[in-house]
Amino acid sequence: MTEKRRRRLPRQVREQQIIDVAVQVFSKRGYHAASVDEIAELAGISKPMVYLYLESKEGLFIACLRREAERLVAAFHGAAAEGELTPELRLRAGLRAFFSFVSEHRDGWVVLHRHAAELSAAIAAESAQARRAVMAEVTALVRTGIEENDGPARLGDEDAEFVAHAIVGAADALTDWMADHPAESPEGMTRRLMNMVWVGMRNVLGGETWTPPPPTPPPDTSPGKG
Amino acid sequence: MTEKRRRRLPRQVREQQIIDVAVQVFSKRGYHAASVDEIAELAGISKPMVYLYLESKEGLFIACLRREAERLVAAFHGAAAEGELTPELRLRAGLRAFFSFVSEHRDGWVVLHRHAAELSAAIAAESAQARRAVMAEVTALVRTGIEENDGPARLGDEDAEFVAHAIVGAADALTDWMADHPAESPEGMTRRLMNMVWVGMRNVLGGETWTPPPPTPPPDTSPGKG
Amino acid sequence: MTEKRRRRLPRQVREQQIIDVAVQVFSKRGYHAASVDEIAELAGISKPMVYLYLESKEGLFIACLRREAERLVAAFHGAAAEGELTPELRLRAGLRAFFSFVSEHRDGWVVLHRHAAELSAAIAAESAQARRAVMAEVTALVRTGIEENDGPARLGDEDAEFVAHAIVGAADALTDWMADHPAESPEGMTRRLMNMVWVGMRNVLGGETWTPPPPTPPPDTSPGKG
Amino acid sequence: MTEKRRRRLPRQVREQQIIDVAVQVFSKRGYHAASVDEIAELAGISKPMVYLYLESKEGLFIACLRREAERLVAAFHGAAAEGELTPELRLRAGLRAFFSFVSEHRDGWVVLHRHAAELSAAIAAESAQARRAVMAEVTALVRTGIEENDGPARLGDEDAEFVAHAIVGAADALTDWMADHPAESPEGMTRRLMNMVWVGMRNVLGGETWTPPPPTPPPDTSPGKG
DNA sequence: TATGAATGAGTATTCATTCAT
DNA sequence: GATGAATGAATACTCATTCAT
Repeated sequence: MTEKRRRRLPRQVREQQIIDVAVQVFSKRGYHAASVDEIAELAGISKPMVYLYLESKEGLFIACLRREAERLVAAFHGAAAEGELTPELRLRAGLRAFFSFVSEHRDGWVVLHRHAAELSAAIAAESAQARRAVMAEVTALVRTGIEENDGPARLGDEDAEFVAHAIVGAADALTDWMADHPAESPEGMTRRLMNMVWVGMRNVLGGETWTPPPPTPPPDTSPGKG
Repeated sequence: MTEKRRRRLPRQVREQQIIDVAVQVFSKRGYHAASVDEIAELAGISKPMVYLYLESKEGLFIACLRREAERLVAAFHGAAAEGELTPELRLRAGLRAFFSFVSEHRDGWVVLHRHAAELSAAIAAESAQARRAVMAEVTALVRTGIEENDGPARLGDEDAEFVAHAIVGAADALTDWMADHPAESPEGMTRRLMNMVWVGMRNVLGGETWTPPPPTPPPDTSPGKG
Repeated sequence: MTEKRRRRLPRQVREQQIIDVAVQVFSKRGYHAASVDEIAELAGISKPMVYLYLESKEGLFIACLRREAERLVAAFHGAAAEGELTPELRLRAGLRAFFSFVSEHRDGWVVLHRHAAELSAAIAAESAQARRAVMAEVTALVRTGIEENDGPARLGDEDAEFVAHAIVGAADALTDWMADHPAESPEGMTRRLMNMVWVGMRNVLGGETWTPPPPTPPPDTSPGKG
Repeated sequence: MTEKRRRRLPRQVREQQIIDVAVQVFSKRGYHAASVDEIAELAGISKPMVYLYLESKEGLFIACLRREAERLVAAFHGAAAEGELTPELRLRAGLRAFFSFVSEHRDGWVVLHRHAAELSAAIAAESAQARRAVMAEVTALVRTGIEENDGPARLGDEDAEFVAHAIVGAADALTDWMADHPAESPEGMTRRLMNMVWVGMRNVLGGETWTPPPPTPPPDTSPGKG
């Protein structure tokens, strides 16, 4: 469908085309090494169009961040809306959505945000906000998971956020592992990570000086974790 | 200690001075936004000296990565060498070392490597290698932890690496959380993270289609997951 | 009067609207810093219309120069046509017209022409011609003034032009002074300037080596101070 | 002396070379049309040197304004320092200095400042300050001229400034006339302008509603203008 | 050992101008 | 009559890197 090149297209369409290309280029090269020239050329248009629609290189990057964040959050909501009942299944669905998204849009989320740190205040702010939005989703899943099992507020907000950070960070890093193990499916990733964190999640107790029980409860009796 | 400035110093000393400054500047600004000019000025020498000693900007960055990685690995070894007995305590000591190191050298590890992704092949390689070194330390701790508890080889190398990635990723991300909670000590961070992952670590079973037990085994009966 | 915006208007009206806006924008920003975009937007039309009617940015600027020059010359003529009798009164009326015009259209004359210097040959030519037109008016007033008082041709064309340049230059510069003294009226400006130049005007003798008389004839005693 | 090109020169020298060229280019092309590329090339160096020494195009232009203003003010002082006795001779010397300077550095003063109007705030400020410095010189000359003849303070500060603006404006504009009459010497210009303004200068009376005496007082009687 | 002087190569950004509708 | 879409060409500015001393 790449007709004679450079058809006149309505603004919205062109804007999306540009952002599509920009996400790829920014991800491959990094913010600074990416040149607007290259983005424009790959998008099949001239540089002034990029500036007309996206204002600046920074604006373009922010648009990328924003759109990918929206997509990821949408994926989360889609997963949650599937009517899962138990908290565990909801968290599982969320993680599965994350790994699925990432395995298809690795550029869009992990890479983009790894770069965002070193950039302008505006970009850092946008990235932080996007991460907070995702983190909030995870925190919510985590909190309901904990509460439903242990009664309300056994773990405070701080604890839930700690867990959410840990899970999101683990998932982020596991995208690297996943890249080295192409056979692994998002479902497999999800299962493994769930296995690893679900049992221990609610052991995270903030201020209290809590020493863990004998690390592996003798598998037969298991009087609970106290 | 502010000598007359620019004393003639032996090469090694100068080199360390330069790297010290470079780590700070790279961390604050990012690789591209950092200018050799600034680094040279802060180091109190002229640009040609930087090039004489470190060859290029890339070489300088690699030197930074290498030195910080060495320091972190040393911290790990130092912790492990303290003669801990049980695997849990060894992993705990390692994590504590990590969080201690990071809380004092945040620039040196997390930030540097977050930037490394977008850079040249040489840098990416160095960064990957450094991460692998650290990951290997953690993997070793994880594997002994698992083995000692569950018998040898219950979890394969792949599983141990999965766990290591998850833990390192979680720890990385938790440095952000720690930055928002200045009151939290490395010990606190370690305890929380250990609580969270230690119990579940060995639930990570790669290929097997394993479905977790009822998420929270009714604390009294719990016939184990078998 | 805010019609539905962008009514279809006959060419002449649109053209005047555009020029009105352009004079303001060119004056505020200068030729280069003014953008056709801004002018079009302020005029409430699209850029292609500007090009359809005025050909180019240069053409637009020239149109501005031309119209403002016509207005100023018209003001001169209007003043002269009021049937003043003596040459002094005619010059006075001309200057008053100038200052009045300027105090209301400062943008239109002084500013536009100060910018014209740095621009294209075509613009410089148009500006020079406009200035010559005004200069001719003043020269004429000056010459009749001189002749009537001192007999014909005591001062040649050259001298009259000299005086005209001096007067127009003084008047131009005095617009700055006027801007700093908002209380001053065009009439006041005119009176002051006339007082200053009228007496000396005909002392301007070109080639002759003429030494002024004792500058101020000792009014009577004047022990002076030096 | 244009040796093998691009000798290593100390900063100060290079800086002056750059400014020399910049004055010419800015004057010929105007601020916006002048390109830093052209200036660098004509100065026989590369662009980065321009930026290293002068910071920015704006900074370069300001440096030009400043240096030319200093030169002109110096010319004024030189003229005044020649030990002229009477106020008239001092004003005459000042104007002669001005016309001499301009006939040799036309670019430096008149043209530069005509452009300055449309430029950035910083430039406008620098230009205004330079003009004020020159204006202050002229105002001082004017005031002593007036005072000496008519007793102290017959004309207030405002009046003296009015006269100074008029004279400087006239002189500015007369540079155009002078450009059209190459035979005219600075001395001739000075004589003509002095003849024209010296007699009338002190007729400038601000607030009073003063109607001029019979325009040309019969040169013999005229016991002063009352 | 140490540096001031110098630059080649590259990048973001802007603008006057035109085409297709 | 009127415009949204599109661009070629130019320009200010930066930076890693190297000489000459």
